[in-house]
Amino acid sequence: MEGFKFSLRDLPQREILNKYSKQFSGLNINAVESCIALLRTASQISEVYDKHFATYGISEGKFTILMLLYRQSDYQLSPVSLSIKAEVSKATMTGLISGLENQGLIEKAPNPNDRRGYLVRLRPKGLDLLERILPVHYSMTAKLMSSLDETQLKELTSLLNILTKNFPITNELKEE
Amino acid sequence: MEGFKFSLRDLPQREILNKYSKQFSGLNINAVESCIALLRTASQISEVYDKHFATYGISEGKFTILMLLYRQSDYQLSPVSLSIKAEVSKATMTGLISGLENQGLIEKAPNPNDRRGYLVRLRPKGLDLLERILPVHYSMTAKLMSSLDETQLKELTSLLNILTKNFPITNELKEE
DNA sequence: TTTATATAGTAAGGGACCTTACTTGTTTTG
DNA sequence: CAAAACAAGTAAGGTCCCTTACTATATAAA
Repeated sequence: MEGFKFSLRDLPQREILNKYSKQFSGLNINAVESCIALLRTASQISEVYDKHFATYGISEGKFTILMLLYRQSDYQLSPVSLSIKAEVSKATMTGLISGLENQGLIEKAPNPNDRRGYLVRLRPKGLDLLERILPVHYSMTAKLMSSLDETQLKELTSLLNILTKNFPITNELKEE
Repeated sequence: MEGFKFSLRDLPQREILNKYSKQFSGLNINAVESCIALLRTASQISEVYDKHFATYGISEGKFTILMLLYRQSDYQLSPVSLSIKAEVSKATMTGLISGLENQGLIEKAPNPNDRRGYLVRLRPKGLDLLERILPVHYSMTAKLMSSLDETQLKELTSLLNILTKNFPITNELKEE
């Protein structure tokens, strides 16, 4: 799931880091500063998004589910596919689906291929909601990133992708 | 649950964005891609950190509190200062302090200047814990960021700081 | 100095996501 | 084709952080 919940904190500044770098031999000041900046920036973006979604009565998690359904040509997916794509547990999906169903945004349809499960289907009300949210969401994103020009945005994306590709956890999972 | 994270990463996000960009006029593809990469990267880092803290029986929030106390020359701060610096609500601080106290990592000392409140003080056990966590924490950070060289790290930090400086909400809050 | 207002901290309850331990079907395999 | 292994979904309970509404103390203003 693109949403996550660390909150913005008063993280150490360069002065303090200099002090600590003498004490902790493994400390790379530039690495720590990048990391702090990354977490802080993401947290701020996430907060802006959350507040926007909240005005429509949904969470970032629910938005993700609606988007995943929206991308399907038939607007439907199984709970387990949703949970994998959204990167939440199956149990969390149960809760999200239940909430979205109560709000009338999705419905459960029988799964013809597997009687254990069902398919989650976007309802017209859900589609409408999404198509009201998206224009604002995208223009908010453009505005949030507007202090970087196109070259800088590409540079940022590239640096982040290099990082992500190298994360240990990610690579462990790939082996499965 | 840590299932396959392929959907967001490996499948042609760009293709979908191209489609949407025709539908939503305010959509800037590079901005959205940067934003997604940012949120995903931060989320992965946060997950690695959380798991490390969990092995010591504390959360990211508790770690932050311990760090804030660690930075004080007398190892103590009031709950309300902590909540401001950690950017959590006062009520959340109550819970964090209560947990840390039960774990014997901090203690409550009377506040000589204000009989409404008290001071939170790092106990030796808390100090020890922190000094066991920090070397690993810093070397983990170095490793997470090791796919970027020093120049790239500085570039990343710089781009992120440009972004943050320009965030609307952040600036509103700063005025308070 | 009394009254109004602001601040420190807590309690209660909520939302989002997690893990563990099921139940119920489906697939594999011996 | 039965038995074992596996997969889909749910329930229960936990964690972390939130908001709202309160108590108690401190400070400013009339």
